[in-house]
Amino acid sequence: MEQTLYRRVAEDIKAAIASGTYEAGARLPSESELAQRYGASRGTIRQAFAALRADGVISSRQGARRVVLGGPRVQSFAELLSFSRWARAIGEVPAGRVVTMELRAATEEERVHLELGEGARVYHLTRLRLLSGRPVMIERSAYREPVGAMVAGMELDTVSITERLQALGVIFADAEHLIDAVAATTQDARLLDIRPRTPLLRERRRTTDPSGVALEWSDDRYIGDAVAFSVHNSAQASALSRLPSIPRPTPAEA
Amino acid sequence: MEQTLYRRVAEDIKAAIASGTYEAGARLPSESELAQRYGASRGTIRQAFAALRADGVISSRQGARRVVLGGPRVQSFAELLSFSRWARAIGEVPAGRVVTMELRAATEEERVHLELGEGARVYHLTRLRLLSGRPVMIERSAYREPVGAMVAGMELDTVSITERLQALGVIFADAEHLIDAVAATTQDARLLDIRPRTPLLRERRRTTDPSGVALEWSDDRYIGDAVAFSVHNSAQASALSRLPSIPRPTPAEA
DNA sequence: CAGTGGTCTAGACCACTCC
DNA sequence: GAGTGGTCTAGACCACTGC
Repeated sequence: MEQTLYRRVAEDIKAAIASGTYEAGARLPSESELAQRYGASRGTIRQAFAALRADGVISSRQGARRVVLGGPRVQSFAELLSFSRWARAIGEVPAGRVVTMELRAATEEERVHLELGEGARVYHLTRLRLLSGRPVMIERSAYREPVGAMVAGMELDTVSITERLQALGVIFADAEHLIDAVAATTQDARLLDIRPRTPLLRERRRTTDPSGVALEWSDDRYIGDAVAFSVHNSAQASALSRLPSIPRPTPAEA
Repeated sequence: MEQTLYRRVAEDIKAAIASGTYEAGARLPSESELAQRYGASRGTIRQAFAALRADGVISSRQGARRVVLGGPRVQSFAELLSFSRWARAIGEVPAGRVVTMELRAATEEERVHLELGEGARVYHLTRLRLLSGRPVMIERSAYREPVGAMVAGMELDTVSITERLQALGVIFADAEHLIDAVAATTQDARLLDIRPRTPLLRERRRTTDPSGVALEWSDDRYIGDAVAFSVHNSAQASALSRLPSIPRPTPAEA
């Protein structure tokens, strides 16, 4: 067994959906049938289905067979965090051009989101990201010191930071994304080669390690008509919220 | 037992987090301790934790106690779908002003997302939504015929459609959200009382019933600096994707 | 090394769907 | 009414964390 049984079952079902064996709307095999087929208990099969449910691939209701949902193919967590990995996955060539890289005092905003004390320092990187030569995004990332030091040593024009960090043993476990729309500033416009005040899709992201420590706080701005985000949710799993901007501080940030 | 045991456990933990008993970063009780406290088996407690994990409230790793994550308070699925419910939850007064309501042939886009055949008709509603008197969003929703007929009979200026539909027995089970940034059209600008080309946060949403049938396809545009979306994801549950716009059709839509 | 979560089993009863 | 998923139990072994 290369990994766990329930993961293998989940992968098999995902693959069968991807290959067209089960189309959107199709009914999947029952728990008992799969349990028999894999020589597994019902609980293990249920665990596989739960994983697919959490990723928004299938729906589930008492008494009826599970059903394949429509919607975009799922993206792995790793693929979502790494611009480079994502670009390659959609058949484009990723690139990065460093604008600034510095070790400096954290701003108020950075201290809040990275949970740092007064006077803490962060590594801050501004990078222009390109898809097959076309500028599509500006990335402004602040890294907590130990991680930032690793980043500072990399060849940032060619390298995927996330992939390199993972190779160095840094584990990204959870991410919180704040998505809104802003007008391009003059710097944004100059770097992206667009007119000022053009709509940008902004994704601010806090990435944490397995113990909940924030490692990275990033402000990524995409050209509005280049990229969209897709989110799936349901009554069972709804990790999506709508917030008033200039929000009242949340308990966690207060 | 008002509902299920694992839900009660999950609610208790959520409440304890909300009340400040456990702050962000705090370690939660072990499975065995909770199992004893509730007179439940370990499996039931694990189910409760799994629900919190799916909502992005806690993190989990082998060998260590579960940890409370930071980030915005979770929003229930119902609260997320209903503008009115959401507005009341953040202490504002929701309102709606109908711009148009018609039964007409579905557009190409609507046929694709509602999975309708050639020549199908939809109920289409355009509504301006206000938060305590301030216009913040334009909603353009298409409903599949049986549901649309119910909507057509409502007093749309005062009523929350989602709440009324749920009272009538319509069940929204899953939703797929496509989020991007667009410039305000002249109609957008006129209705929202802003300048044309102002950045808007656009949420296109397909909502399905428990069997996977699409009931509603909506294009909601928020004033950029009024609203943001928050999404949590992780290696375990990642129902979030980044898509190139003008996307290649997905298998489900092809 | 003790504690803890991750995986898995084998069975039970119930609520619901579908024909 | 047969089939199916939802809930729950009791126990087992293992991998990992943290002291």
